[in-house]
Amino acid sequence: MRYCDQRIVFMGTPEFASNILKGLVEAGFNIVGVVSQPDKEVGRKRILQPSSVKKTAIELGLPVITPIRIRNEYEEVLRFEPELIITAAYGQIVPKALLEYPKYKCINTHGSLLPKYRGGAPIQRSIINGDDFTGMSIMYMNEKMDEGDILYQKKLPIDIHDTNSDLFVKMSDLALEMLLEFLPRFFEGDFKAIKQNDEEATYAYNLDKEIEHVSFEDDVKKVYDHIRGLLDNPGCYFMLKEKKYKIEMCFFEYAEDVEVNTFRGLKNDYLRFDCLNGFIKVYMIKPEGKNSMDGRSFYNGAGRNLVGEKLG
RNA sequence: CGCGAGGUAGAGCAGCCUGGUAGCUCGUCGGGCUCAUAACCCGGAGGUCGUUGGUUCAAAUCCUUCCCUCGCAA
Repeated sequence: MRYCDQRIVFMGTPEFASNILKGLVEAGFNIVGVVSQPDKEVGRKRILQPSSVKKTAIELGLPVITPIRIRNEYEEVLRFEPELIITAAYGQIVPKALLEYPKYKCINTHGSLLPKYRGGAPIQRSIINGDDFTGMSIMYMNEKMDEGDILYQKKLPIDIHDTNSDLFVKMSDLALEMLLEFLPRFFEGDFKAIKQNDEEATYAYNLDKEIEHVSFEDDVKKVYDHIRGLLDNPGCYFMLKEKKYKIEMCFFEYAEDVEVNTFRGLKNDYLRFDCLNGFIKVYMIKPEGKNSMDGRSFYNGAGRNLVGEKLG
């Protein structure tokens, strides 16, 4: 049975958001329209590709619009006559006119325990910083970045094996679960909006290109957190003899007899890269211009001539 | 026509510049050693060197056509 008739417009872009959209529809919420980012040219051949949310919306038979600049084209959204707008990683600043139009306003799902990690990359940053837990927040949106009042929060432990993409999946599922729990109460008015304490705020800025270049000179746990915080998207790489190598699967181990910043060869089924206080165990690697391969394959070919080389 | 790398046994690579019918590490199969082994030793199978055409007495190797993969950039 449909327990909520309120007209909802969903705004989002990546898979993180399409998972939520799908869940809301399956749960019987009345999604009357979807807003996503315009199709993007992807890959070497520059093929125009719709966003994950757009694809999902089409599959579900929902009307989708993809304004280039929502700031100027928000009237299209108003035509859906939303009573509530839900956003999840949409990717554009939502203009005030939209925030204020719906009866129930505009709520957002954010991948951190606000006011910590305001900004565009909270999930990656929490792993990179080595946090043991993070969480999900549902909040009112205002004109400032992630500063609206908090409506609902839940904690989520970060497993030592979690990569960026693992955590994205967990967070997306959590966000959906929380929305399903929260929305019925929300429509009944059974909730409290709590102001964020600005003094405790921290920021998770978007990732730049430079962060994808991993250095093995730091403490092994920090290096590991850095790597898994970027796996598998956007991914990370290191340089060895002028060539670029993408790390695709790895773990770490503490050790004392290390030669920092050096490739030590194949041990069992992993490639050993020494850092401070230990080494990174790389199980899958992708050399520039090649397909990805396991550590043993790499070692059988080009790798064995590189043992003892310094990393760049 | 955005820039660049590459397509050689099941896997990963060398050989190509300085043409002369193919090699390494691993896997696989058989045998041996061993209490035993992912270790070691011996032996075998497995490749029309991505595709088309050309140069040459001779091409994986030089030139050319097309296909495919990957990195960067967007």
